[in-house]
Amino acid sequence: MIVSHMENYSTQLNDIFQALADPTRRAVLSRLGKGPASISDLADPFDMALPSFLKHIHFLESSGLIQTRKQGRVRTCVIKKERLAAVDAWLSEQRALWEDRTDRLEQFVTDADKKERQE
Amino acid sequence: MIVSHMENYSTQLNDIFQALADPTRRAVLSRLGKGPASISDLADPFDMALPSFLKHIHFLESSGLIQTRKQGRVRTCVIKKERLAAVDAWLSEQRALWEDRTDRLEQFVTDADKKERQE
DNA sequence: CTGATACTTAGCGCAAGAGCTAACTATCGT
DNA sequence: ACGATAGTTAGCTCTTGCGCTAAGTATCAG
Repeated sequence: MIVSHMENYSTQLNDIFQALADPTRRAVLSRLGKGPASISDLADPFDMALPSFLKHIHFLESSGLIQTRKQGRVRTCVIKKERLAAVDAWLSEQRALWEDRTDRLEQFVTDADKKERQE
Repeated sequence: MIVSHMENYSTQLNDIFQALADPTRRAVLSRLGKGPASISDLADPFDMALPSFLKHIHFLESSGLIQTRKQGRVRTCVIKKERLAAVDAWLSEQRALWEDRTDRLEQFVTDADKKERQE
């Protein structure tokens, strides 16, 4: 086990999904997908004060999606690809539940289309 | 285009990831993966007041992850599998960026291990 | 040693998320 | 018609998220 805080699976998913729910953070991940970058380099495209941006970095790091390291006065960030495997795992898990259920769900939807919908 | 509100991709992802960031909501999706269910059936396993639970249902519905329909006094919920495809799409997109970058990232991590880490 | 650079910390403000109770509406069963 | 059942709405609380400014620390360049 490489997980340091020894959180449970569910809590990890909370943090990861929460991290991914913000467009700035997703953009940072995309950027880091192309290779490591410093805080200021990452912050540059965003019209946002540095301290605000830093919070996103902290969020990403505490959710384990990125890793950072400071050398001199510059902190470099790298993406941690393995962590997104948790998302994959969850998706697969869900799909496993749906397997062979397609018929039943489609039946419901088909029935629904025949009737009025009341809000 | 089947998207009704015509939101952009990013906004949709915000909502979807946000929806998935809560364990109650993920549990509801899992449950719905096995087939449609009423609000009370869904709420039953949770130690939570109905109105609180209802908010999760609304959240799931407004993010498009589920669909509901009321007949008589019971509202039935169904999962909308297609919507999770957006998550898949995003993941694939990201992975596409990382392709052939493994070497560079691994180099960074290897370098990092040789040095002190300062918080 | 001094100024510029690259974060960092502290603290504030507003909006949203997630839970609750109380009270209301709309069926359904008898 | 009545009570029970299934949601729904309103409104309050507390916490968290996300942005800001102001001020501080730690290199690095000269």
